[in-house]
Amino acid sequence: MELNNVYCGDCYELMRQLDSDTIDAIYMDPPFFTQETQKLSSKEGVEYSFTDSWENMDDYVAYTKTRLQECKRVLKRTGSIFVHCDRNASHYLKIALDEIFGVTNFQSEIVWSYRRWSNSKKGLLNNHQIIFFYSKTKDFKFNTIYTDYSETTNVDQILQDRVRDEKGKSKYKVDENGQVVMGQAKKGVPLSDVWEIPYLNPKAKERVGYPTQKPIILLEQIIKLVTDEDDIVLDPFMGSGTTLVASKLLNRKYLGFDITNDAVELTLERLESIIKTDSFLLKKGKQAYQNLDDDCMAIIKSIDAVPVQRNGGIDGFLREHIDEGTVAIRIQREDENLSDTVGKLIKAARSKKCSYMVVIRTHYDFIDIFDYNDIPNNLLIIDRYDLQIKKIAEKTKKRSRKTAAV
Amino acid sequence: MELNNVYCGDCYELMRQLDSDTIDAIYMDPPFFTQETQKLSSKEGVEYSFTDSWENMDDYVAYTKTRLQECKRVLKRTGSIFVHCDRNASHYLKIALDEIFGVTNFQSEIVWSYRRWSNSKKGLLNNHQIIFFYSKTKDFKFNTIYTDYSETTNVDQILQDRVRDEKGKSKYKVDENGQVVMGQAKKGVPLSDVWEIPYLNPKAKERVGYPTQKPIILLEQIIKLVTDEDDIVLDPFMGSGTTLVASKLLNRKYLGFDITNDAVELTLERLESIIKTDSFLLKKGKQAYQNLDDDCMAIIKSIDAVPVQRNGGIDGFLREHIDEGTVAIRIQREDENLSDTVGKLIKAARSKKCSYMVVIRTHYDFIDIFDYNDIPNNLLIIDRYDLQIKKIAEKTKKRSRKTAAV
DNA sequence: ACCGTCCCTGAATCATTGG
DNA sequence: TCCAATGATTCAGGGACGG
Repeated sequence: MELNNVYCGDCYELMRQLDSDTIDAIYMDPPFFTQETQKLSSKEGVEYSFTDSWENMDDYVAYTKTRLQECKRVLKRTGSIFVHCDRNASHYLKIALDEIFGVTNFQSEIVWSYRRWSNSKKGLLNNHQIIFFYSKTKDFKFNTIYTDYSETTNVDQILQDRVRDEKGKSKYKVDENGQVVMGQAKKGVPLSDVWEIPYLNPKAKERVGYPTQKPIILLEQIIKLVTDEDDIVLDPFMGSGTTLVASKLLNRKYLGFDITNDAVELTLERLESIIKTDSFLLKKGKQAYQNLDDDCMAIIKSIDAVPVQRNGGIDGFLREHIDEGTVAIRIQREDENLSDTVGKLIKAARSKKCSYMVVIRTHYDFIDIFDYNDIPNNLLIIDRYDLQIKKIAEKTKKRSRKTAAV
Repeated sequence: MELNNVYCGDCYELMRQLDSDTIDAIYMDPPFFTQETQKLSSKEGVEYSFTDSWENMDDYVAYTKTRLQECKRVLKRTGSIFVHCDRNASHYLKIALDEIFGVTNFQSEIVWSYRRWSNSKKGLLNNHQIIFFYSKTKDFKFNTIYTDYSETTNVDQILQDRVRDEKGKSKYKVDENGQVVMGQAKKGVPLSDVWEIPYLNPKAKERVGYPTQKPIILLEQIIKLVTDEDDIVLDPFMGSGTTLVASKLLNRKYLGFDITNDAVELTLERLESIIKTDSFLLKKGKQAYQNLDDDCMAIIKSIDAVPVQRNGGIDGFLREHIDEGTVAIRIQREDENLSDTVGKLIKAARSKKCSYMVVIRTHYDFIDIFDYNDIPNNLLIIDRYDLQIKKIAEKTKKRSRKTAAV
């Protein structure tokens, strides 16, 4: 079996063909326990029925359990599994999971919460789903993701060191002069087990029409948590293939199974179309793209510019024109030296008839071969804030020396 | 047994003394399944141990199940039960609940989510608890609680009436003149099954020293959902008596049981003098604490800084220290001139012992009285990108003139 | 391996200060 | 005296450490 590919068949049979201890992460979204025959119709009107009408819960649990056992076998010692549960069967599945992976390897019950259309149901709106997170061993791979501090947290709490006095009371630490002591740099609050992620990604052309399709960011978060680049992600119940798409976007290796041919074809199409959408993806690998995309977006938004998604040279336009002329923006990519960035922007801006161009420099090239005399009048190069900030240390030292000399 | 009273004893024995079909709502927070003896000490140093050390899960489930059966018996036909679950036993309890109350009477899996102190745990922070909501029959009493619309919902969606056209498409209703018809005032979005309620804070006056004490508002919400005034609420595992306090506050009748005498005494005391902390956070919302608007936040994020909400001078600090020193950031506000901004930052940074300061200037003052000689060595002023960009027009003109002159 | 103890943490409150 | 700003404290979960 090949990595970065998709296979049609019962995931039990397919997993049996895999070697033990080879997979880094598994996301599993087993078919729901409905005592009806599931009929789905694809866009083209093809109708097919699942073989997922179980006689009773025991059959369903047995079916899933067999496959979970294979999941455990193929997982690496440092691997993890995420099981997305149907609310009618989650408790039975959790018991199976406890048996197979062990209670001590139960890591989290993740709550995926979202807002959705309300209905007239008597009772509470059903706005969450549960994902169980188990590791194979206690030495599982885990990358902490940090989030913002709460609004109620003040600077002192974040910055200051604390100690306990002889009575065990916690106090801010002070030095011999009675001055408070500042602690280490803080990164933020570790991610909690409640994830608020919109059900439908609003801007997403992401939707392909599969009923249980998950948002890509949900899968991205899972994959980021327990894998690094080039690690292998398996989805034994692939469906529309969101797991694989996310894996690919994050530059992980992937493997997907599904019993229906429609799912396999759909996934292949989706995976293919990502490649088509952005050649940069394919060339550079996803991690670079992903981070830069977020960073670029943050910068673009911070200057009130309109982001442009599908242009190799221009990242956005200023909302306001200058002297009635359009201002095109490009942010220097990780793998670009300044000449590349400037060249791309000039080329794109020329064909789009932009009056002004702005490059945001994100790093200094190791060898700076850029000829500053080449800059046209209507092009401005700005250092990203952090580049400017890094100079502050030097500036301070220089000034101090000067002062000392005087 | 008297209403609005509290009894000491095993709730199984006590419930058996109650008539069938008499209780409107039950909140049950059974002792957790920990295979240790639970020792608790109240504020006054009274120490007592629970009898909740079960040999195994089966014993625990059997114990709880017996009591759940009695709960069902005493509930009215229109009654409901809320079971607050230990995360290690919730799946076993849910199976018991399904058996006793029936799958069709399972209403909701309520997620109580909150933020709390973090720890150094490898894995996700544990920031939610599960409460199962079952009704005795399908004719359960239910009062819909309405919440605010999501920020993304527009006014039209809320106010305008909608109809379906001949093709079944949903449209805004129009009158004979083609004017849109405004509908009834909508009440809001029905409450979802994910409840964000602050965890009972360590400093809250509401605290009585009971380790598992729940916030009163959590219980109030439950009670409001399924009872009206003068209905009867029962809590068979009363603990510190929060359920009864909430019932009393909402003019419901109540009945509480606990096996320990301490709990009974504590509850009686609490009922005498009810202290309810008005959560400022809940009442005023997060906005009340927020200094940073979206624009500032975007800038802070774009430089990989940690945002700080509760400080008048500092908006954030760099995640990475420079020369082991903290770098404080402030973004100039619309209504501030540069002197104000710099002054506020310097003052705050001094008291917080920050090594470096960065001001992001967002506009030029109409009258610039700022003395640039006042800038300390460790302070850097950076123009926001758009300010730098605006200079491009001038620059271009100047250069053009120069070129022309040559 | 198994205790007990200590340490670190950040949310949300209470407490204090300053105008 | 009041209110806003912000300083300071407590709690419990889990890791680390020591015996």
